[in-house]
Amino acid sequence: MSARTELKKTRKVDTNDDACEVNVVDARKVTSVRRKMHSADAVQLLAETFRVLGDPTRVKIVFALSKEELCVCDLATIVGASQSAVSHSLRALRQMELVRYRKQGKIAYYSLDDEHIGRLIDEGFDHVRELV
Amino acid sequence: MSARTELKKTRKVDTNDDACEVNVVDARKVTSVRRKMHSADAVQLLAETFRVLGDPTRVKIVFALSKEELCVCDLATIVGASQSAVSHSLRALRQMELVRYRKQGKIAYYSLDDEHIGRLIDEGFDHVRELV
DNA sequence: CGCTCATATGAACAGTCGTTCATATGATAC
DNA sequence: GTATCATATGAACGACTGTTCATATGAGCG
Repeated sequence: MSARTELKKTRKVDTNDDACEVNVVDARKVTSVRRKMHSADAVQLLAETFRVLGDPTRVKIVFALSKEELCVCDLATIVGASQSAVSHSLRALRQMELVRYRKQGKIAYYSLDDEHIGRLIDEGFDHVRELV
Repeated sequence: MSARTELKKTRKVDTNDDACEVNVVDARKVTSVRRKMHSADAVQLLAETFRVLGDPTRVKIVFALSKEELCVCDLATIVGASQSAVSHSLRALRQMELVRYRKQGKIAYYSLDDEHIGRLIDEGFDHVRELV
């Protein structure tokens, strides 16, 4: 630990948001990381994106859609959930712009909205593979 | 206690893959996608991983740890949450093996558990950047 | 027209989540 | 020893979530 760090040991950093009563151990790190932090909006959006993906039904839906464009009833069969449950899940995914769909007659064909989503799921399964 | 032994707890499995009364539009697609689907355990684990990341406090924590190894109190300052809230969040992240820590005296230094996590967050922010 | 199919959606319910508060542990300092 | 610091954790509470059920919309068919 540097002398410079040692000197600032018990100083409090301006939290510029709320009264957080925690001491700072390494003010240099705190300032450095804070400068890199994304905007509150981006953080909020990303958290909502992850939250939407944080459900087995929706993980299966997104994975399935990363392989094929699929209609709601086939998705329901594949993921083993009711049509209603899948439709509600698709709405959540749509609202986060994770999936889109095209209507052909009475059938709605869903697919992933962009290539980030497929990579997100793949990266996730890569991480999980080491846990099972 | 290792993070590995903490990983267990609430794992719920849905085994009802039969009560689905939906017609199939394209049986070839259904069979093809089904064959590629990951195991129920992997899907469950990935959903839990995403769910843990689906919270602004924890997104900030993981992002911060992708830049620096940090102790709990500095994390609390950076993300603007109480020490208790951060500690609870870190436990959830630990249980999913997203972060690990080393103890040095009374200070616990946290860091990301592997490089997948940092890429997951980066990929997520890439997706989100197009929404804001 | 009436009927069925594919999908969407609102309400309701049981379960879960994230925070706060109070307190515990264990290390360091005096 | 006592005091303080850094962290962990259980309980509790309000807020939120995912499903089911019932129903609605709207396209295609006869």
